[in-house]
Amino acid sequence: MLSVELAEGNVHQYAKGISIGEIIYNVYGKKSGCVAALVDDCERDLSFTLTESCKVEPIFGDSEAGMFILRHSCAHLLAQAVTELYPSAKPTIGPPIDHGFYYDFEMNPIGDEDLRKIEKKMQEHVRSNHTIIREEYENAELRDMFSSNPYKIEIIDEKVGDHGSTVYQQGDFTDLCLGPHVPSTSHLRWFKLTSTSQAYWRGDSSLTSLVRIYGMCYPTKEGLKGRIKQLEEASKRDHKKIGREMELYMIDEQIGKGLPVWLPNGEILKSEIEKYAVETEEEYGYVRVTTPVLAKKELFETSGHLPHYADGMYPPMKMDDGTYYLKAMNCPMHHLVYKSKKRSYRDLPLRVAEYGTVYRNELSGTLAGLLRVRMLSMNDAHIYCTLDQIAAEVASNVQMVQDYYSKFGFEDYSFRLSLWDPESTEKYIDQPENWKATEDRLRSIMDDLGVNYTEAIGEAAFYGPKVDIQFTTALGREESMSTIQLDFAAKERFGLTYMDDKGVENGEVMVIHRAPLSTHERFVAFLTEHWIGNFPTWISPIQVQIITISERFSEYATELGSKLKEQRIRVAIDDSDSTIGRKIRTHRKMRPAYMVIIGEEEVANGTVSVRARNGDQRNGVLTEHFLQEIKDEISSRSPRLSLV
RNA sequence: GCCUCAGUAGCUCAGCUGGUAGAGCACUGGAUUUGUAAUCCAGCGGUCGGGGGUUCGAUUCCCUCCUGGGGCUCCA
Repeated sequence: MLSVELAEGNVHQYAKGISIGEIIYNVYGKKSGCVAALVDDCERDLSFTLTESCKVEPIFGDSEAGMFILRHSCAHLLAQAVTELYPSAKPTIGPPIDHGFYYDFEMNPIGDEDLRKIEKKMQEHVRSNHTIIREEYENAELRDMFSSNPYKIEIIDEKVGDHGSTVYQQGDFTDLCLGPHVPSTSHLRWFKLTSTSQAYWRGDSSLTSLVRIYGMCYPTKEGLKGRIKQLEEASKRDHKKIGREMELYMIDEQIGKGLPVWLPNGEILKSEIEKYAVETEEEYGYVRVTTPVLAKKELFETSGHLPHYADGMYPPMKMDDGTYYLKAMNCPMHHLVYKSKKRSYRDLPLRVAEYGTVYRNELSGTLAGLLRVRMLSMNDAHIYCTLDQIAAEVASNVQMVQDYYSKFGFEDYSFRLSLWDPESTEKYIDQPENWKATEDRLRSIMDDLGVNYTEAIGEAAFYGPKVDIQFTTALGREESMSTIQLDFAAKERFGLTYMDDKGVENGEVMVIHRAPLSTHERFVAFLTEHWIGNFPTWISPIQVQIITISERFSEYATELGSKLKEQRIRVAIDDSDSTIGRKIRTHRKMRPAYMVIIGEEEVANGTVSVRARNGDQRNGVLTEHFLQEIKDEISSRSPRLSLV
């Protein structure tokens, strides 16, 4: 006999050789939704048999760990269907991911119809309820078993030692896998294949191109339906859709991919954001410059862009006095601003800001609305400081980012420390000791600030580590927004120095690149998705939409409009002869902060009726009172509608 | 750049297996003068993304290019 302690702390006695499944079914019932268990904190299949006393804790399908197992098993189910329908397909890897799973196959590209066919086959296997069996094999046996699949052999070479490993079998399908898995395929009922894409073996574009199939999987019908609903809701936030509706920007193929045109409404957003940034940076002690959008090749060779970032730049233009490139970053020119005169320690930190555009040759397939573009409007700046000043400068930039975000109502973001990848030195300036020192410095600054962050290898800029602030878009893609980057290379490359307080020329100038508002394009995209177009009043393209009940009240409406305009409030008037219901319906699309309704009563009493975007309404507001309140709301840059 | 799906009026979409196109909204004109998510009538509007091919005939089938969505890679 052996004693098994269940999670609640009660100990049961069982005969040796009993499986976890038997115990769990006994205690929790067959329909508990249990998919696996922790045996002494180690994940095991339910078929695992016990030989000694231990602690057993069930893993239910609706727990995080359980869903991971479920999704992993669903990936196997997918591979089972694919290999059956396409016998030449070679499965490679198929991990669980958030909301679902994917599996990469070497096979001929497939389309939507295939996806439905595969889905159907998977459903069949769910109904057949194959038992999922775990088996242990020696290394040599595994090689034999997977001899026709070079990918699996590669995995065996790499991960499976002499002790061998396990395979999981369901029906005719067998996959090399450590598990654990759900006990049988009937647990995998609530899945849906979502898309296919190309992926590379080991993520390396020089290796075989594979077909990746994505799916989602949930323990219950409600879970799956909920997720589908959630995705539908999210797509309503899509800035591309709202951007078209609100006439924020356009992209015209005659201009080019990734080159958005800011339409008047979008330009208002952009310039309000810029105005705010100018004020903020004045407070923080920045000076502003403007530099050209292109410069000679030699400058970008000095900066290191051409050796390390050439792929990201537009191709060169040959002129009679040399070869020019469009700038992908402002830094080289700002370094020249720094060097334009002899600098003293009294000048530092020197904070050079620029509002302008840079041009990057992003891969055409990555371009997406305003989220990824080739012309980037930036609220860029470079800070030149001594080593002692770095911590304070990073801190004030983290603070600035947090202040901006709270002003714009962003709450859901995370900090990421982006480090270099010592394995791919060609992407970076190859000075390992400088990388280590600068990364350690940045890490300890972040630790001192008490900001939570994750670390990411291979996400650094070519000249140094950075702090990126990460967001997830409405459609679930993670993107970097703001960035604070340390640059240990510029001082040498450009010979940046200052005269220190001993009268000695000092070359220890650290450059901090920072863009707290991301690019205007990306920022506005996030802002649009976050607010679903219902922007805070101070940036709203239309702050007040005046609507008349009939044309008889046009005069009063025009007067009110003039009063608002005098206060620099953005106002539009609709005194057409349409009905009030229709006007409200029509103007909702443009999402004005407030609609003001003017009719008999208002004219008689010198009042307005104020209707907010959410439908809340306040009637009989004295015009003067309305003016004062909306002025206050705008000047305080409040993220909330205060008038209703 | 690669894989995949798509491309019909300014927008949202319909158009069965080939016989050169429709609706709603928007826009213009008229009627109506309206109290909170669509008043009525009429009109304007499309080389069916571009080019090539198959065919008596192509929006429809094939090829190719362009553009867009999703993904890979890359990145603010």
